[in-house]
Amino acid sequence: MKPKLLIVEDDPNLGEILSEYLGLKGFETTLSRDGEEGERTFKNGDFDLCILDLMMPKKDGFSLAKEIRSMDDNTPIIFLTAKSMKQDIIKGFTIGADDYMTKPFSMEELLVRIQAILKRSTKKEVEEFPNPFTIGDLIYFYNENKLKTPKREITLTTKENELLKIFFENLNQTVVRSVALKRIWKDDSYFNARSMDVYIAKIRKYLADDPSLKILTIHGEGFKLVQVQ
Amino acid sequence: MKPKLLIVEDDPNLGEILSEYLGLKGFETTLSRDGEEGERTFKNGDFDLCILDLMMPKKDGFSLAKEIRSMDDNTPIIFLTAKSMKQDIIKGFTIGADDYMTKPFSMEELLVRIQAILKRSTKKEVEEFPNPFTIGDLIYFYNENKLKTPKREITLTTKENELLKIFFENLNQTVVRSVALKRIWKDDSYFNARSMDVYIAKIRKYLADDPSLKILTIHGEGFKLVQVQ
DNA sequence: GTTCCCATTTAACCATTTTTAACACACATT
DNA sequence: AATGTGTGTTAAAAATGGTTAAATGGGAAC
Repeated sequence: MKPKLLIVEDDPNLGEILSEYLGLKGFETTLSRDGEEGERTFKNGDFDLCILDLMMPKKDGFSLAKEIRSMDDNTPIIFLTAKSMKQDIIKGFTIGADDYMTKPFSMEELLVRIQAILKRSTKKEVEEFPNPFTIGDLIYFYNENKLKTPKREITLTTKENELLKIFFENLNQTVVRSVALKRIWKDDSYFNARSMDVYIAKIRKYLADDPSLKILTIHGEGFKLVQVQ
Repeated sequence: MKPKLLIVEDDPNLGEILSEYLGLKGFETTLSRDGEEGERTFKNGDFDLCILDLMMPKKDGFSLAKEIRSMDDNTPIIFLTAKSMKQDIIKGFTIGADDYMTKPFSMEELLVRIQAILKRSTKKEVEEFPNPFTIGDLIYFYNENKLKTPKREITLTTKENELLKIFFENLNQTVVRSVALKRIWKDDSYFNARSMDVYIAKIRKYLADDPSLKILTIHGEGFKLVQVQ
């Protein structure tokens, strides 16, 4: 499968060239024209790497990177910029960038840097979520939206499944409300938050089949799945 | 555990500076003076990342990188070079470099690039509070927001739990008001301080179940949990 | 094209946690 | 002792979360 790249670049000329060049080199590229379009595109796609221009209309590259990081702190980000200010570079990495290229840059160098980053992050993807994942008395099949308990076999809905996965991935750690909301609902509005509360209740009922598992409420913060005894 | 860096650099001046700077920033650094020494050092150590100069006596950076890759194709490599030739950069990445910095470069930029790479290749550990934590007649389960006393089992609210944890972490030491406020309430305003006082009262009632434990008020400073007899 | 089904969202109501307010008391300084 | 500031305590107010059921809406089946 071709790696999917999101390119967000307001200069139509550079955007086209990048998109075409990387397309020829075996990537599936999607081009957005400004920060806000880039954010919408990211939410609707499943990208392996993002290339963001820093100075753009509507939403600059730093802000967009922060949004992307809050939804998913894994997808690598490369910044493109005309500035070569040291402080900007450091700020970029602090937000969670993986690389930083100053215009004008060589297409070939960008390509090899993309490959270097993907080499690491796809290796990380090898340690995928275990399927099945066993915990206490439960057997959880993320891929099949299924949860087996000593009493029954539950077919999970999409939202239940994604939420449950986040809890298992963060066992004994707090899952922050806004982080889960951005990952699953792509947006933390009041009503989405209430919707999530409804799903928390559903999941609590499922997990009740194993008395050693409990979802605690961290008031004002989020929730924490803990395993006792 | 500190990440271990191998630095291979023939310029003694730059080598020392790098080693010292990165040492101050929380890394354990080992410095080698040429390619061959670098190779021996790599074989005997267990490094998380290598920083290699390109032009060195005995064995240049490219050759060393190839040796390293043939032993272990996982440890990240960053090249340092005076040249900024496009073809060299591309050759570096082809060998399996993860990043490439042209001299003169900013130490801070190198640092953030190292951190960006390590973020992908290592997992961070979480320092945990003992669970359960036993003191006097009490058994405290931070993870489960629970406190067991000889008389009863108390389910703590989030704020009670965080505050109690701070006291147990600082047994017989003064917990400064503003420190606790910033940790739990993220901000020490007048009203948050009053809110904390309310919680101090609640916790005092819980701890009263063990007469050997008392929270003393250090006027104008904070509070101190002491264990007597 | 219509109907039905079911995942999801919205709404309403209730419970719990946290903050705010008010007043009483303690401590430090003069 | 008088004053100002900090703390103890309680209760009410406000914010947040739990739960249930009805409304919505999109896709499958007819």
